[in-house]
Amino acid sequence: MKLIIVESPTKAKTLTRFLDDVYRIEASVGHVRDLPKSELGVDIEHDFAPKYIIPRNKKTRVKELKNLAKQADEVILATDPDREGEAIAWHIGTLLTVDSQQSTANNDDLVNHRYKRIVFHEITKSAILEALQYPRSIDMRLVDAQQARRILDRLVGYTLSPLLWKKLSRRWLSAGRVQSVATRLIVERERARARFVKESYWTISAEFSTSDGHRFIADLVAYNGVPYEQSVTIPLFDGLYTVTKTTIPDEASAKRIIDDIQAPFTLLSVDTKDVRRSPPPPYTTSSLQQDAGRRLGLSSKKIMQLAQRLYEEGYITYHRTDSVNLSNQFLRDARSYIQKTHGDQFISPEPRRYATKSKVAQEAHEAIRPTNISLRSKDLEGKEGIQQDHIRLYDLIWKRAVATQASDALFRSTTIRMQSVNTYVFQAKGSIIQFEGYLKILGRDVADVLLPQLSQGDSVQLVAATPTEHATNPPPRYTEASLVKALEEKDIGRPSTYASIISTILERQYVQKEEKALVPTDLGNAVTDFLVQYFPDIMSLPFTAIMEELLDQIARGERPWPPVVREFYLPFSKDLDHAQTVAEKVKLSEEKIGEQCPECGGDLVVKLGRYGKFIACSNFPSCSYRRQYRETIDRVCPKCGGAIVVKRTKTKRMFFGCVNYPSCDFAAWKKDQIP
DNA sequence: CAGTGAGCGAGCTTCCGCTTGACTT
Repeated sequence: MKLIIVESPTKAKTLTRFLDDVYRIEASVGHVRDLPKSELGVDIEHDFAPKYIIPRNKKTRVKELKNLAKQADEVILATDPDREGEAIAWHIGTLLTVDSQQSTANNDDLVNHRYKRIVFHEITKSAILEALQYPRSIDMRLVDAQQARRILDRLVGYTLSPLLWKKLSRRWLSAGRVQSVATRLIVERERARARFVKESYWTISAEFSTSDGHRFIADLVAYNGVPYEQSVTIPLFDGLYTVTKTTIPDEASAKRIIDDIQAPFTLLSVDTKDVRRSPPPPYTTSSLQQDAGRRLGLSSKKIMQLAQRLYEEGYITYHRTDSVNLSNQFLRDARSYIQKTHGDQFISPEPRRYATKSKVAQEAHEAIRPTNISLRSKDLEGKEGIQQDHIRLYDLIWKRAVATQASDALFRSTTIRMQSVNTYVFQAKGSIIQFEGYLKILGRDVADVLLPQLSQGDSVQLVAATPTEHATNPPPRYTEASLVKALEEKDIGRPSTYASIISTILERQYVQKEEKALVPTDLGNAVTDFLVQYFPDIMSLPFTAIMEELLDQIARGERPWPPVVREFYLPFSKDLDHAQTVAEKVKLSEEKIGEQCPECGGDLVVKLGRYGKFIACSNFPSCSYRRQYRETIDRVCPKCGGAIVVKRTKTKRMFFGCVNYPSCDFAAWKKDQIP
């Protein structure tokens, strides 16, 4: 028997189908060893030596793997082909080879002597057979890069968090390389919105008619050769934001312009141009969360839960990936599907392959795609454990992946410009689809804008001009989807963590959701200000990118890992000492509710606890009176006239109920269900 | 996820990244 170890149980099941029964395929189910949760686990005095333990929930798995390894003629470590996968392979190899009494020196040679390491990038029979032909040894440089990453994150997280407990007097607080910068993005965006000064401006549009009676709308764009539109670019913490407005400041100016326009109009130009549009790349974790979040209105967490199910049932490839690569088999299947269903003209001339932009992408998996192209979303209906949301998500994944192999869509866009005798220029833009191409599969997202057929010299008449008021908009708040996009662009976090980063900063109450938008709390602002003041490097956007550069040096074998960690740790620990001694305790404002404490007569205030707000006496700890905080809304109970308060179900879903519960049982899911 | 609901919190917490399971607090 030959034992192959992979990370995911689903992958193990698939490989079992591909290979004959000489092979026994088992899953590690992720990492099997880690730093202990209850202590730092890094010996700073001795070259940052890590202390690894087997987490309790992994003990039985490791035992089973050990037993199987004993019986096996050969052990093949086939974990994912990336930094984390290489480390998992090494940890497994070490655990299976070395008993706990033995020193850890020179284990690596021993592991490599006993075990083979293979990698493959797609889960197909041919790819696995190929991989088995070319076993190698464990790449300790990659493993060391992972160890440096792990140790660095632990040092930051496990020293900054206790500092926050002390200086902000809240025992559940946390900080880390990823979560703290994610929170900062949201904090900085909110401040940019607060700084933003809204300006109102006006636009003028007019209805025109052609000589044969067709009517269309055009916008005023210029006078005397000078455009009305102007844009200003303002710098944000994480990029640039462009605000566009016109130079027409108020209604009076708009009316003056309209009065000044003098007929007749001459047709200046009719420009048509053909525009090709190519299909978007197949989904990665990040783009799936963005797109499904937008189109289906689901949270990142929910999307990943749904995708997990689709993956486990074998309907899609792995859903935690940063790769846009598609297997050759899939390309063939998609192309022949399109040809059969839609005809030759709908296939792209050449197979389309996509390249990943990100420098830190590890490309251990394929893009997210259906495993079986002939399985359509409607075929999933009624399947065990499959709900409507699974089907809708699968439909998005199927269409996006198949559409990559379809031909470009072709649009004809037309721009018509007209000028009055006194040089006012109006412009109308139209766009008509000429050839659907990939949109046949993905679906149309924009409607045709039709303009009348005109050619130079034709006459047009102005029917009526109307002014419209607008206001400039501040940069938008982040949503889960746009935050994930920003994190990915800045190379902060990994596909397997995007959803949990959001959960963490919500749980810590640094951020709250208002509708779809992420808004910082007082606590989030205070923690961010504190960290930015004392740890500007870690809180900066390029920090992770710089760290990745250093990890690459380790992975290329240019440097051993301990000096790299030291180079980071020395200045960091200086900042830490400085903050410990210099930083004042941060006081968070606690709002009085205008009510006296029934026990001691002191002021009652709203306090923030681990699980949210609660009401307590301002004389704590001498007085320990406390009760639950209830947020009221501006509606009254239709049954008894009592106040309506915000409540939560056991599963944390929000609903609205009467304060007089249980004597009054009125409840509603939505605000507008209450009269 | 189904179809609504109870009184905690104010001494032992916290990181990031890989993967799913689940008799307990």
